[in-house]
Amino acid sequence: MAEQHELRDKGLRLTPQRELVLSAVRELGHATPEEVAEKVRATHPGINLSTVYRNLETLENVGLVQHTHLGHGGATYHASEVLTHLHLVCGTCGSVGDAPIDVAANFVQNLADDYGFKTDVSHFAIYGLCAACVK
Amino acid sequence: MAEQHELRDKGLRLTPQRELVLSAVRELGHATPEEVAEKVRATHPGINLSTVYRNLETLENVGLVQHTHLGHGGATYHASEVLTHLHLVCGTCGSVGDAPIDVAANFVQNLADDYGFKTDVSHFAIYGLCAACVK
DNA sequence: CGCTAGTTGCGAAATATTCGCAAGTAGCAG
DNA sequence: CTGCTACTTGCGAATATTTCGCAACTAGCG
Repeated sequence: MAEQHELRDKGLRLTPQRELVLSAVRELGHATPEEVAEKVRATHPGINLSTVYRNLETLENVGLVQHTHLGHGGATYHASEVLTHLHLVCGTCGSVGDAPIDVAANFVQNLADDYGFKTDVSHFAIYGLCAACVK
Repeated sequence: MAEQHELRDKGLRLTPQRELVLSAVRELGHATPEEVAEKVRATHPGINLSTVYRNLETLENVGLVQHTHLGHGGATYHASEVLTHLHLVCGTCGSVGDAPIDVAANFVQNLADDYGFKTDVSHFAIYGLCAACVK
């Protein structure tokens, strides 16, 4: 079966908590540690916040999830697979929009050409005013 | 003299603490609230951290300073005048480089054209790997 | 079946930031 | 120059967020 555990592959132990954290991140698309914990608790009530934090960190180390900074303070986690878009955060209404990563291709290229800087565009959100608030 | 207090102009009271916070931000270029407090304390020891936070917030409201997200959690404040560059944060070595804002002009334009999103490029740092770490 | 090391739970500790409240003072009017 | 009022400050406590220590637990392996 192709179902060789990806967690095992990464050299991690396959614990129910760990799987739950990973699938919670995947289902939520993007979520704060607290939201992940909440989601996980829906099916496995006894889980501890510390465990969520530790697993998020662990999963990040092996590259299965990544975090982005959307707003003030709170980091937001994504499954790596879905990291194909930018986050457009509106400073006025607080909404978070998406944009395909290629609108930034040009920008990333500039940075690479002129500064040798290899940009990870999606790590930080793009801040500004959404179309609705511009009006 | 042209020295009409800019703080007064904005409808704020001119308190020594407030002036100190503002000039600390200007001198430091970019700094966390804690660094600002430290700087301010050099000349005015009795100042309170809460006061720094409150003044930073107040100054931001009237547009004299702005904050940017450079790393995990801590906001970093700038005087508005110097906000003419992007921050290139290296995820590996932690260095913060600058780039003129126009390397992003194209990108900003794309976002405006396609999404009506008015981007404030400098609010969030650009994350990636600096030239040195790419190697 | 039994071992060993990686994990979990839990509460405490470390940080970062915000708030309430009483005392202090800048700016304005008289 | 004097007094008044509202905006500010200091300070400590309250929150929020994330990290740690430690003992108990268990996944994976022989």
